[in-house]
Amino acid sequence: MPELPEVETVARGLQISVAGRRILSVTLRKTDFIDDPGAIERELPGRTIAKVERFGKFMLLRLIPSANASQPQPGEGAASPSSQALLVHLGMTGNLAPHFAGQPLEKHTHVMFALDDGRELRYTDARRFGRMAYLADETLTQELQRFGAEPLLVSEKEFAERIRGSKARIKALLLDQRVLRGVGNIYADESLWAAGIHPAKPGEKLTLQESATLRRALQKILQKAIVMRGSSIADFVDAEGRSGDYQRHHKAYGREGEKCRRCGRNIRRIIVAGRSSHFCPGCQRAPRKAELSGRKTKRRARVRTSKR
DNA sequence: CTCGATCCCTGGACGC
DNA sequence: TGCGTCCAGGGATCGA
Repeated sequence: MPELPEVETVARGLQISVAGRRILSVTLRKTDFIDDPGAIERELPGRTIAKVERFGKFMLLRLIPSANASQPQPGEGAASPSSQALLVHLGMTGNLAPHFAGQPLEKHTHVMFALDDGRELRYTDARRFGRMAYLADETLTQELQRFGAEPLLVSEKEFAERIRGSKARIKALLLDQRVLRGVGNIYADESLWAAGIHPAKPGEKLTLQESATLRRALQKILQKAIVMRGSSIADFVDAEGRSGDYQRHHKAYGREGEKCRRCGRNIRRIIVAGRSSHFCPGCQRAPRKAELSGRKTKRRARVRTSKR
């Protein structure tokens, strides 16, 4: 299940293996996960993959007109630099990887980009929970603006504001891509375990100290997972077909009934925000009822008049 | 604003 | 061997 570290791993692999390659043609098979299949068939052929980067759980294939195109790219000082990109979300089971053109198609191959070196960049996705979209300029900017802070770059202050400014439970906040982009179920559970915070605790009930601890834990875990090329649950493999190693370091996720590595109690699994949430009942104390219900205090200190 | 429920989709695990 | 059932989960959407 690709989350930030897995997507980062795939993006880095593709940056090495396909950046600089020109797309000659596009073949689409199933397209129900593509925003506008026609746009991809129309716009991709002839463009060069300038760069592959990660944006949250998306991969962003930055595209430029081919080197021999008639119109040169405007420089950075230009008034309206144009930008085009292919957004690829791997969903649960997606993968994007180069293959030799002659290789038989793997099952569930839905998109093939023929490259100028004879290879094919192929997208496979059994469950088709992924997403693909060609976006340019304003549309691209608007789409990217929907997402929250980059977990590896977010400052302690911004993290605290985003978390502590909400009544939603911390697990829901970590998973909410409008709050933070890139965190999924595995790394949410792992970071909450590391920080000793119960997944059902409301964001606004976190102390500044807890917020700081959680951010530090999240960043440390994500960085370590990237170094280990992600977690291979199910069938995640990177662009070279290698699996990741971080799943061996999971302390909470997928360990229901096993002993907590910190206090020895059994890891429990509950549903929070509609997702399986693994935690240690000893290290991650349940929020008190008053905190969960949120209904109390009749003193509303709303004095300021803010417009909307 | 926040919640849960529902849907999308397929493969794998499990029970019989 | 072959069913049927349940579960996994990111994200969109809808009603409460």
